[in-house]
Amino acid sequence: MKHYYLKQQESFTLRPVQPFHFDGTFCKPSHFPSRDRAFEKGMYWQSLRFGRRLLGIEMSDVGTVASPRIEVKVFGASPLGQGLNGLKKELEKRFDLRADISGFDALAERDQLLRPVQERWKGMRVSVHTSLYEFLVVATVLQNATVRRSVQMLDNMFNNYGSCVAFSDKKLAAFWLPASIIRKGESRLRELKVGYRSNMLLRQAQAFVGAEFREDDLRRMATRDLKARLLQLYGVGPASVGYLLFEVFKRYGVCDYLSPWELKIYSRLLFDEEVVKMERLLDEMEMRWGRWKMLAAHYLFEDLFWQRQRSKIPWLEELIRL
DNA sequence: CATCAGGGCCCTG
DNA sequence: CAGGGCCCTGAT
Repeated sequence: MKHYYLKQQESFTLRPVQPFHFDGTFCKPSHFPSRDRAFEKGMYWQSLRFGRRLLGIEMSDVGTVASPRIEVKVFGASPLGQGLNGLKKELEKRFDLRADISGFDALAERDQLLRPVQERWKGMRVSVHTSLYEFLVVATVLQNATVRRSVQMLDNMFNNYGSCVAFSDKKLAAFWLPASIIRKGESRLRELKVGYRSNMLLRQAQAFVGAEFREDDLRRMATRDLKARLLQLYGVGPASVGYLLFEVFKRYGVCDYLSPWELKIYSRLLFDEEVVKMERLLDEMEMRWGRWKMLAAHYLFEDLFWQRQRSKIPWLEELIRL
């Protein structure tokens, strides 16, 4: 694995739409842990592929919920110059900083379940720190595996295709470009113990080296079309497409499928039952929250996982297979 | 030692 | 539309 020491080159300020919750946006305790980012209260770091460039990003919370400001430091081999504005826009998209979710805020005030959660997390955004391609890799290693094994697979991939960047006292793994996967071939993937996913990972890399899947174009598509397009990716089925639409593309109202462990979690939260029929749950979400339903579910979900960090929740521990 | 399911998806019948 | 097979691991 190649190591790079990145020097600070530039800095700028981001001004999210208020209200904005820094910690709730940059730390998602329910998310899969990966070595390419780090978080402390009010501080956040990650490695980032920007075109062919490898960057280190440091963000600090220098505002308030009502008057949010984020100080961003950019580390790299050389200054971005003109490219800086593009980076700024990319960060705004990944962390949904320009989103107006006042409609959701109003809804949450009126909802029994959401109101207490909203008091803790008002201004939290949907966030994914990776590109679409990178997220797809994560979604693929998550399939049909326990969390421990998924971590193992991604680590193997970081070690073989990725790099390591050091900046601002942090040492983080960094993603690769899809071309590296193709260059080293499927046999290498097999060696990395990703199992039957090797073919998927290869074909996904192929889809992203060309102009076949351009994230910026996809972002503008209507949700229906976007969903159909994403399902064309080899290895993307009902579970992954749901994650992609909501997390990467911020489609707050999409939820047509829940994996068994998520269904159980939402069954507890909404009905205080161990598990209900999926259709019943989806209908309830639609009725209560309509076009904000997945965002609402996300608030409940993250709040639960934050609670879990403070004190273990027995029924939840059983559902999270490590 | 064997068997099995795990934060799915593809492909076949 | 249901169900077997797929890679590999750790749990039993």
